[in-house]
Amino acid sequence: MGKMEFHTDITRQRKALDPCFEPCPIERGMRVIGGKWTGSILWHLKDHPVRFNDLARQLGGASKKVLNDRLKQMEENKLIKREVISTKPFAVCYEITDFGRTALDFLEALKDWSLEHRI
Amino acid sequence: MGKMEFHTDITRQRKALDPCFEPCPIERGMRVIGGKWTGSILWHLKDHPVRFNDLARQLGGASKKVLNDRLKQMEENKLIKREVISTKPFAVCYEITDFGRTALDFLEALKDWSLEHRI
DNA sequence: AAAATAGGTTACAAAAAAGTAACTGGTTGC
DNA sequence: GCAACCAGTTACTTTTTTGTAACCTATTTT
Repeated sequence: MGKMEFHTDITRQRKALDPCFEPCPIERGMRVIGGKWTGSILWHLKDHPVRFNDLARQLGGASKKVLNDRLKQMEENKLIKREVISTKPFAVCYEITDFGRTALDFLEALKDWSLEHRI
Repeated sequence: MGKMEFHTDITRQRKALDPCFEPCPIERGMRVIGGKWTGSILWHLKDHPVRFNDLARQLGGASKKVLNDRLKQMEENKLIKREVISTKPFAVCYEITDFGRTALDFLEALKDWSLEHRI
């Protein structure tokens, strides 16, 4: 009935062989690249920069807010770069960075894996 | 700045070139492999099956509930297999499936990417 | 002048994920 | 016979993520 508080008897406690208290590299990588839409956005930018509303249309399903949140996060993580072009009606372009490009192989592998296993 | 290719330019094209209404393979793959702890769990199982509480200790940080939820989901997705060994004090082992194994290359690539870029 | 476009922002609601603590029911070792 | 182990389950609560809709400033087309 009573709660089992942690007694001083450590002798019988089993220890983990290799506990990972910190998120491991896999977890950390997933946080950067695994967010919803992140992969898709990067994929859409791989050939050329894309403008905000075009991206919104291409990713039919992501709202402007979500898209905007994600773009900001991706910019912070240096996966993409936001560029304002001061033409008469100003335009904004999002383009993939060199760093962002380093994730493409990996995303392609994921894409192939998904298709291969009909996920 | 170089080339500035707008694929939908200042021409009034209000249609997306290739809208993806369905989640694309990258998104779908992420849903299977990208959940919190999923990658780590698979990684811990790659060499040999591991028992529930050992896994819990190794992944110091995941509660039993979360671990259990994740294991069930991973079993549903056929990434792992739950096996009950009916010894006197019964034991439960989680082991990676052949399918789960197909994701390891990809996870290793992610791990290397994270380490390489100090993520 | 009205409507539509660009590139967002804001306030709020809903849903999903994650975490906490207690509890179960059986077993083993002391 | 009590504590600790195994492998969870249950009942919540908290946090995070995601989505909806309206709004904004400025320009441009009809």
